[in-house]
Amino acid sequence: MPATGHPLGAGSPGDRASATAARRRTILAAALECFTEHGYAAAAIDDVRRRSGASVGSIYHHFGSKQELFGALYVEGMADYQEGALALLRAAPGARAGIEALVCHHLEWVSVNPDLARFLLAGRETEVRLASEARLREVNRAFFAAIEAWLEPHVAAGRLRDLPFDRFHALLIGPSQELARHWLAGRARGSPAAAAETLADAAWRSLKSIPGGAA
Amino acid sequence: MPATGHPLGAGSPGDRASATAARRRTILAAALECFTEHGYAAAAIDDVRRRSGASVGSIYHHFGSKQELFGALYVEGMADYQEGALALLRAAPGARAGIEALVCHHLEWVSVNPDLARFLLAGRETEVRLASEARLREVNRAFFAAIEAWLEPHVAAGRLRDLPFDRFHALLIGPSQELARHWLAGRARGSPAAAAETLADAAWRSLKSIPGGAA
Amino acid sequence: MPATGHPLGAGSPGDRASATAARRRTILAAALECFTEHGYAAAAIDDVRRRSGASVGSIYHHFGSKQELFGALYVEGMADYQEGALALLRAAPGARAGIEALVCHHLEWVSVNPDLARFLLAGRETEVRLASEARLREVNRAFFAAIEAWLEPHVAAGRLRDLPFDRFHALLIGPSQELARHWLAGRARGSPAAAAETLADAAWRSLKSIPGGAA
Amino acid sequence: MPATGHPLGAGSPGDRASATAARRRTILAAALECFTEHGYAAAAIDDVRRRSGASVGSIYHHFGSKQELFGALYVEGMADYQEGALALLRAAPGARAGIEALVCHHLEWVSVNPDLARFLLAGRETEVRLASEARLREVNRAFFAAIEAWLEPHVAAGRLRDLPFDRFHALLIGPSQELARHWLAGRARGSPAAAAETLADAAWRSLKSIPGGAA
DNA sequence: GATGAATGAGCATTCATTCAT
DNA sequence: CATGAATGAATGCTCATTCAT
Repeated sequence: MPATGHPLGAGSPGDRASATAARRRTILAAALECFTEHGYAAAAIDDVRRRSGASVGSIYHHFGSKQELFGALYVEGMADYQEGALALLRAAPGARAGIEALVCHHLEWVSVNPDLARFLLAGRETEVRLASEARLREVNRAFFAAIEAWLEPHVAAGRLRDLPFDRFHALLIGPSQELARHWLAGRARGSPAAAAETLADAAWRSLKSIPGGAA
Repeated sequence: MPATGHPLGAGSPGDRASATAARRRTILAAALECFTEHGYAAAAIDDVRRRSGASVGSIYHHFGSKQELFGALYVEGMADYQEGALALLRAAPGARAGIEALVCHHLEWVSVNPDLARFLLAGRETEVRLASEARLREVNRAFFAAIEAWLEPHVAAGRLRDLPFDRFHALLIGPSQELARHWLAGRARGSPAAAAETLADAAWRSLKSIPGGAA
Repeated sequence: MPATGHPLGAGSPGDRASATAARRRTILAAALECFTEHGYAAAAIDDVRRRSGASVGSIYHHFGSKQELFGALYVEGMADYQEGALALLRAAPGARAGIEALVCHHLEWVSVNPDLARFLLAGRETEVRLASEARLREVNRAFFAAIEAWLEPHVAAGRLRDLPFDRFHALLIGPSQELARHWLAGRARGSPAAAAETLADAAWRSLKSIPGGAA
Repeated sequence: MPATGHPLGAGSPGDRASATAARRRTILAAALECFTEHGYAAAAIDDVRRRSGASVGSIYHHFGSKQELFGALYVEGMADYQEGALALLRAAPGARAGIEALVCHHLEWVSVNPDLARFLLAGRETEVRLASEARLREVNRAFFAAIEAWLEPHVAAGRLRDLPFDRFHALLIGPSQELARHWLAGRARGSPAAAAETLADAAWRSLKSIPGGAA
């Protein structure tokens, strides 16, 4: 969680440096709007320019290319989400609390950062997997490794089901994701966070070890 | 389910008519590839031309615009999915069979039509919601109305939980959707259909009325 | 003056033949609208098709090309105008009556055939001078020869000024043309025919031999 | 009358600014050729590019669209014509001198700026009346208001006929316009300016108050 | 004669990116 | 570091024309 209080990039307090960082943040914020509203391919650098107040040249000075701009946004957004999730997970006293924390964090984070969520959920368009791919993979790898490390003892102790990770993940986050998607698309009323209890409870019941039986 | 056996458009056996219909289908198939591989905005009509063997003029003769081409694909794909789901639902003997059928159909359909699924799941990019929006809304409205009509007696009889529809839907299809998404993105081995039993069972346990308690 | 009563093309009364002629006329009428509304280059054959009810193939069967369609319209329209002018001129008893008849006919014809007038006055766009150019030149040559033949005795007798033809023509028809142009563009109220007396009188005073003097 | 000596746009002598202005002028000049030779619809931006030496991007950077390019040319050309006319009118000592000045200026201007004249006289094709329409209307309104303001005292004093403005205008400029049109189309020898005396005199005789009589 | 699907060259316009100032 | 003019490849789309039926 960055000290600045918003999920995109931090600003050191120095004079020159922070001016630069502020410019960078302004551009990122504008880019987020553009990518979210139009998607990667249809978003125009010139639109980012208009909304950010920076010149094209300045945007290219700070980010080098449209792809890198997109990548920066993606990686930084993802990192913010994951940091929050892991922080809660570490603080959770047991298996159930951990599972529920992950669900609640998902719904909470989406509710608080709808723009960023829309952006990340859009699933980066197929082509964009280039510039940031390496950093992203690293960030994701670390995140899922941390999750699995947390899971393992609970599975070993028979507190959680021993499922292939993709199915475990689908049961854990799928419902929240689906609800979030609909809400972000404007097709559901109320904050997704309102469904936290229902979905957290369901996730727990789906993932906790089944008393008598097999997976 | 069209008699031709493939989900996009049908062809009557007549001379002129079927030639025209065949050309239309060829274009749709090429367009599906292009949209799936690059997304709406980055897909080039000229690429559709190359892959379909039709001329630009012919593409425009049949579809009028890139948007309508996209829309036709979207609506026809969605209709195929929904028809299959409702057919299974109608054949299901009870609440549990119905719930499980919907989950299994989802995974099955995605496994069988990965291209179309990738296309539909991409979530039509923000801008494209124009040409086909009316038809799409109609098709969706009818589908969800049918689903809700099926649900109602089971809820009334206390066999299924009485949840707001968005949460019900999230618990029903969210995990399958999430699994499908990962599989379609190449991040999971095996067919999603293999997870059918696990996810169908979990859906039933999430949605069946809770013995002692409130929603 | 065609026997059918409208300025574009005639129709023989036979069965098969008149059906063909009718089709031809329908197309010409539609083409007139299109060319008038959008100009030659921007007019689309497909628009002519829509308005005429004929198929593209049929249009090409009857006219061969867009240029020839334009040319037919142009030549036939011009011929109608000129026939009317010459008929009045032949019937005019003297120099003054002839001059005034030409002016009045101009204004009258424009008032009665605004579409055709708009079309002819637009000045065929630079490129179109190909297909019909030969026929048009012939038609024009004959017309101006007839006018000059009528003028000559009056000039010789000192009833009309001896001016280079372009200036004579400018003084004769220029004001009417200018008025017509404004009216056709919607920038003047009332029928141009209402100005006939004023402009005819002015033309006569501009062209009649000057009592004391030189040109 | 711009200080640069040519009717399209001026250039300040500054470094950056004049380079930009020069580029703008080059494009306008090339566009004038293209529009004049082929008409609006048939003129190709790519042809403007070839002739101007600027890139497509640059053309669009400066003018935004083909229509605005056309509009800029139209308005600036018209403004140059009108400024010249008003300057002469203001300098004219009386009614007759004013009328004759307007006629002479028309013929003179056309002789000196044949390309621009051909362009303006072509009558902007029907569709193009959009982008520049507002500015154009303003420019025209001011011009005709100035003309009418000049006329009024002469009419009131009985030196000029009291005619509806459209007829007045037709008699004043119609013959010159018609002559110019023929000359610009290559159908008349000699400069139109050579006819100035004849047409100016005729205009005066058409417009001066008639001794004994009514309008 | 009529029809309309097919063709493909041509066009206006957009947009990421570069670079001189 | 900032600016914005310039570049030119790429794109969606139009339209005259042909031709098999």
